Amino acid sequence: MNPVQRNILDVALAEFANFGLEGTRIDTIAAGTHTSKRMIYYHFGSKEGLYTAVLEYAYRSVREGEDLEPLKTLPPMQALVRYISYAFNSFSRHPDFIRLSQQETLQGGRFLKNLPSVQEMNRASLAMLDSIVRRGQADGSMRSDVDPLHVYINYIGLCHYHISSRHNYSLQFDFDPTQPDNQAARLASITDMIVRYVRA
Amino acid sequence: MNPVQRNILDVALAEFANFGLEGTRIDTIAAGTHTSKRMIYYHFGSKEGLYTAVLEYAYRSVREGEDLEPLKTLPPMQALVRYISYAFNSFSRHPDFIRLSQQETLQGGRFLKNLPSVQEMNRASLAMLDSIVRRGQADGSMRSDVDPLHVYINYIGLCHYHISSRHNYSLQFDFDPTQPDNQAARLASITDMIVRYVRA
Amino acid sequence: MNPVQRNILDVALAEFANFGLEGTRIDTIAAGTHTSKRMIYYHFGSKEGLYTAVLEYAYRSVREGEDLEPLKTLPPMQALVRYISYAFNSFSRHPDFIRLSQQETLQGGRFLKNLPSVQEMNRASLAMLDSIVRRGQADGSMRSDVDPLHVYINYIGLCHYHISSRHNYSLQFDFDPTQPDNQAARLASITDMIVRYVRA
Amino acid sequence: MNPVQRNILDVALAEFANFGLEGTRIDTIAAGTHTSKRMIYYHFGSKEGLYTAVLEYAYRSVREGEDLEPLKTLPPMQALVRYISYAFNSFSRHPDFIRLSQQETLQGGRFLKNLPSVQEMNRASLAMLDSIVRRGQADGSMRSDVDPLHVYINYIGLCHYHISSRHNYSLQFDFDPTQPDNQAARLASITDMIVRYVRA
DNA sequence: CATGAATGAGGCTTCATTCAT
DNA sequence: CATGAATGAAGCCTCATTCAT
Repeated sequence: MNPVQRNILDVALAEFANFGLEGTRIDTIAAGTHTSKRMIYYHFGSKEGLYTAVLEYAYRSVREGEDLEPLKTLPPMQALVRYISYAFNSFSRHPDFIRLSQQETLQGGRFLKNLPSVQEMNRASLAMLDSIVRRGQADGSMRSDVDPLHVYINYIGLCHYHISSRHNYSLQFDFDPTQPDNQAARLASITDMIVRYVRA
Repeated sequence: MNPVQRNILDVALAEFANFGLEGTRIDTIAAGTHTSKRMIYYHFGSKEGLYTAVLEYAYRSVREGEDLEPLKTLPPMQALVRYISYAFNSFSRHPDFIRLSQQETLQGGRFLKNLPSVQEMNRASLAMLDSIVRRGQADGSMRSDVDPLHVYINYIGLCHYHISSRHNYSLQFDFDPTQPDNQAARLASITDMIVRYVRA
Repeated sequence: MNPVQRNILDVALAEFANFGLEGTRIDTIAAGTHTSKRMIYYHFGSKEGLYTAVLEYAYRSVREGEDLEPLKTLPPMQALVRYISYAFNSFSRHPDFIRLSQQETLQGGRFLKNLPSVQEMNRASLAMLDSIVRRGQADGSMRSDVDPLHVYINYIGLCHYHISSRHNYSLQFDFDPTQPDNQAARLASITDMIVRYVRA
Repeated sequence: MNPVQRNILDVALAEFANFGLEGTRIDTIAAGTHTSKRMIYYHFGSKEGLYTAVLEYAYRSVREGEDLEPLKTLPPMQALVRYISYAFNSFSRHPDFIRLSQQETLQGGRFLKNLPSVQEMNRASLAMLDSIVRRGQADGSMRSDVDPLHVYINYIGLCHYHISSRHNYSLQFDFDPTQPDNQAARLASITDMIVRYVRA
């Protein structure tokens, strides 16, 4: 991926995250890049082509930089805690990516369907959690009657919700989830809850 | 609200939930109603006016029918469990409402800002949970070091995520959250987790 | 003409004068009257019917109350001066009527064509001026080489312009023609000019 | 200004002059140009944007081609006569421009307010007349008790009225102001009247 | 006579996309 | 690779007018 393409993707991501596929204007994106509308069509073919590229770019960026190796050897409960904070912090660093993928998901994943690489990443993520939980169940540190899939849904749902609901809590409850203190409190609460949920 | 308006709102809700504000076509909505496009403008003024009306209608519908009185007298932990199942089931009965409000929230709550009645409902919801938790803390059945706001965010985030992520899990994990068994398992998991989180 | 009709005409006049035939909304007129849209259609049939009625009403109102009898016997120059002030003051009292008729005239008099009564009034007005000038030419107080038609065009053009250009002078030249002092100065200037133009 | 834009402005001018802002149809304008409706929006943004552009274009066209230098050195009375014929003839060559600006003025100059360049042109025009009259007063050829502003209003009002009232006189008085003979007679009458008004 | 609801035709405007230079 | 101009399809919205009660 050359710098021109990356520049386009970065700008497009912000727009799509804010306004959705239909709400975003190609002209607005073009105006925000260092290049021209012509190049958007040259590199991505169409608005939907660009959107799809952005989607893949987004997923890749969120996962990238995660070093999951240690999770395989750490004691299970520590691995779980580490894993949650990875996701939580990664999401917090890339709110636009998360919001974009949530919009996509909300609308039924029309474009996600055509992105097997993304699906593969997500399945790998579940597989990792699955192995952690199974290790914990094997060594007796985690309940044997807990389903890794539900653990996965619970922890990742809370991490997602932390991003998607930010404006809502600022607006209605006078609680800004992006304030560092509040951010830390949320991670602590989520971690605490998951740990209590799985521990033996 | 007369039947014509309700008919329009019902159709519009499904469209807005599926395609968002920008992605929805007024013509498509009109085609789905028993009346005409012209009448949509007569009753709601504009696309945004209709969207706002749908938003309010959605919130009201989800909350309506909840009899919260018993929650005030039940033992706190039972009240909490009951409260969670209220929300979870209500959300499940109105997935379009939830998806719509999530889209709105994702985009910063631009229209929610102008709906004080909705904000009031949400604040009342938090207030109810708050009183339950405080009762539990008073009678010793719940931990004293748990913050009701975080309990609220956690439980409602999980209930929301259950709706918003459905297509995603069907697609990527071969797990359909709308299957009755899976639905029940999700409610059980969420309830279990919250209970373990708050109990003394 | 009953009070309901008069009420409608008064409201419609103000709207048509301000916004023209196309720029005026039937709903706006209806909202301004003591009656309903239904009655507008009952009494005037259509928007154009109402517009035509307003046009005739306007002309009649401007001319009405003028007692032209004395002009026939006063010395010609005095009659001329009196006549000018009649028109000037009548126009000033009914600026909406004037503006409306000017809009109509500007657009080619499409509706005026169908109002023979209005045309008759205007021709009578010219005839009166014509007789004054001829009397003046006969008694030697006015130049014999001046054409009454041109006198008519000049004086009435200036009176019209006094109404139609008001906003323009306020805006661009810091001169408000509606200020009583300025109003008097304008009448004096017009009268002075016409008198110097015709006198022998 | 490129040819396409000029073509649009020319067609739009005729339409706006005939039917006003509200009465004009963008489709009608488009049909009259060598380009498409879409291009009108590309170049002018909106109907009101086009109207504003036409207004400025109109004023500029009327004034352009006037060589006012000689007026500064000619004997004052000759300069005045020359000045009047400039305006009269320029207006006669551009009746649509005049009618358009009159419609605008009649409705309070809503768009004129945003065209400082036009206002500047008009103020310059008054300034020129002002200097002619003052020169005339200084050399004794013009009355000292005449106000240049009123001279300006009178002469320009008559020139305007000559354009705006044409249809009216053809219709009601069997006098066609656009016939060359009648046109000349009108200019002569106006000039004669102004000269008699100001001369010492 | 009054009111709110209904209608169809047509208006203004926008957008993704392509072309010419 | 860059820029401004061009296009057609389609979207949102408004208006005069009529109907039912």
